[in-house]
Amino acid sequence: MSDTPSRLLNLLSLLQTPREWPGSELAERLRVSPRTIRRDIDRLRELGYPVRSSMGAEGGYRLVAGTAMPPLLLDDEEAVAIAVGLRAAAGHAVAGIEEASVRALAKVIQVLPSRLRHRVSTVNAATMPLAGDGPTVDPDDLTVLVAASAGAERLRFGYRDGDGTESKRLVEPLRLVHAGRRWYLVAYDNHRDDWRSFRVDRITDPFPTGVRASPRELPAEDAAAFVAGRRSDWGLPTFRMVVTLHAPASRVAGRLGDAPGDVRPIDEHSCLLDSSRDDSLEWLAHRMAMLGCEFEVHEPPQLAEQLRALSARVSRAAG
Amino acid sequence: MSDTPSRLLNLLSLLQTPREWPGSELAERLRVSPRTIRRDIDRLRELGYPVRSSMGAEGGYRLVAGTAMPPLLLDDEEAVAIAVGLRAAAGHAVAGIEEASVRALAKVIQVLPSRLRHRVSTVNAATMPLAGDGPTVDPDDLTVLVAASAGAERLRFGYRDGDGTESKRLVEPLRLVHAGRRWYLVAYDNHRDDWRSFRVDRITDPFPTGVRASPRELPAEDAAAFVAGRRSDWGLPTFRMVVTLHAPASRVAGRLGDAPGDVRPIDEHSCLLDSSRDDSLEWLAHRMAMLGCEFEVHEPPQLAEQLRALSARVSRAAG
DNA sequence: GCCATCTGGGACAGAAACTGACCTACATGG
DNA sequence: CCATGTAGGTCAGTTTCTGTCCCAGATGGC
Repeated sequence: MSDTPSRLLNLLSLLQTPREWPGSELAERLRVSPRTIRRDIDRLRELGYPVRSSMGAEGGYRLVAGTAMPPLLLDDEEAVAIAVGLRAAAGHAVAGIEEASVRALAKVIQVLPSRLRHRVSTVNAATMPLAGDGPTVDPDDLTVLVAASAGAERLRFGYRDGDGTESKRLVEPLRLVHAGRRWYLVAYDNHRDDWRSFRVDRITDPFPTGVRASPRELPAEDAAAFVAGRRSDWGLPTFRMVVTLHAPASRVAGRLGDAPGDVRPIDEHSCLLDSSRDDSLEWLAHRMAMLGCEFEVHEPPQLAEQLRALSARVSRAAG
Repeated sequence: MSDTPSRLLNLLSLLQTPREWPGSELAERLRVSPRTIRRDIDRLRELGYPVRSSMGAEGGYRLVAGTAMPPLLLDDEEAVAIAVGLRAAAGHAVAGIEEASVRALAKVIQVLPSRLRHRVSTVNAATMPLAGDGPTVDPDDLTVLVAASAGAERLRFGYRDGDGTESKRLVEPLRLVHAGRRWYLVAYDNHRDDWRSFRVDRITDPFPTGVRASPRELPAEDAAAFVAGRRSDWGLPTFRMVVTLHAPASRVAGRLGDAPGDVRPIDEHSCLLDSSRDDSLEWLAHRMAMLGCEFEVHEPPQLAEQLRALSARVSRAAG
């Protein structure tokens, strides 16, 4: 309850609250003398956690940004919030950090108290899958796969091949790779006696056997290169769009996310949007549809086509 | 570098990796004797972190789910992934855990090394704002507000009133409240000398003054009740939809998220969807539009109208 | 300008802890 | 049956930690 290491953890936890803590209050909370608190603060600083202190009356301690990430001490609700956010990010593949998202999710899920697990899934109800293209990947499956890869544990799963033929697999997983909006598992197939890359969306019911396998050498520079070499289904074509939006630039900026690309005002009531990133047609189309204002497409022509198809489908649905 | 508390933290960090660690390997990594590792494991268990150990050869230690959340030790990329996920969740208001998301985000942002901050915002580029209704709230603003509230720090910001009149405010923030798909800041306005609830989407450039204010008594049961009493703009009306989807139930399930509501197969090629949750028309419309299959709306009639408007807008845009 | 209130840190003595080096018991898989 | 792993007892020496004295310096309010 009150030995030194646990007290340090508690102190870190208190300091992570975004407020100032006078040393006296910390001392009271942790049931030690103020002098000990000062020493503990010193210790934390030596460990690399930057504790800023403001002098004078009204002063106090607080944890600020440093060079390394301190251990995050979360309460129940915060833990659930993080799990939900990561599930969404991993499942919908936020570009650039997919693999880190899944790793972090695996960490959180591994230690998430069971009473909180069901809350994660129920809350997830409110989320909408973003990726418009192709089947979605179950984030829970992803965490199973990443855990098995990290632990080099043998894995069983069902696999539906490109032809649609189903098979049972027993593999030694190496790594999870994200490429071209898809997840791949690079693993050594024990039945086929060779390396394979599996599309995760075609994997069903992955189940870790609990047996550790000794690492093998992959006949490629790394897992990503292996997938790149094997992959037959190169990702969907991507486009960059140019559209005129009939809404003031200021209003648009807030609704396009953080880096909407290049938004140039034309006049008081309209602006020109040049999405600097490349994205799939479906993504671009939905993004525009959700904007809620009138607009005109200049580039690419395929986007106009996509929008016509969308409009027709929606119109048919409305009857 | 190698005193006891820091070693315990390192040990926790190692055990959070989803794999098995034999005691000897841990001893080597932490530069202590295996006996000390066993003692450390004991200590962690006493602190409430459940370390599972498998006996026999091929055995080892690993951290499993317990009753409390252990401190999360993250590497750079994982930290960024969590921040991105939370930003998305907080900004788009995943129902039910909005306030916890913002609290967690404030914690992460507070200690996130500065070199990682810009990565969070650049990665966010790929995200799409979900909430279709009303202006979006900047997650960064939210973290500033929640930090100031927790620390009882005086706050300055610009405010655009319901009439559109701009004003400068100096307030003592009490709490951030989420109600009816909107964020409100409950605070004591130092110029008006009274309690107010501010809509966060109308707040610009919040800036903490660094001055702590002594807490005042709110003339209401709690902040949520205060907002509920003051709020003139009751949230948007919500609806529950019933639609027929012209796609196999199995294919739809994967693309609707985790709790899509009630999906009942009609035949091999179509199914009936009853969204059990209430949502805004805009949300429902976009959700259907993104589904990518043919569908027919049965309930509510307002949704059909919304879809007709959407279709018309998109059709005009496609030219 | 004074005072209250905070951080920062030195010195010291007694108490508490931590560690490594033994040892044995027990579980597991080949 | 053996190798390899966890589990845990004991012991002695050392280290560390704590509380209680101090006093210096910074800051904001009166």
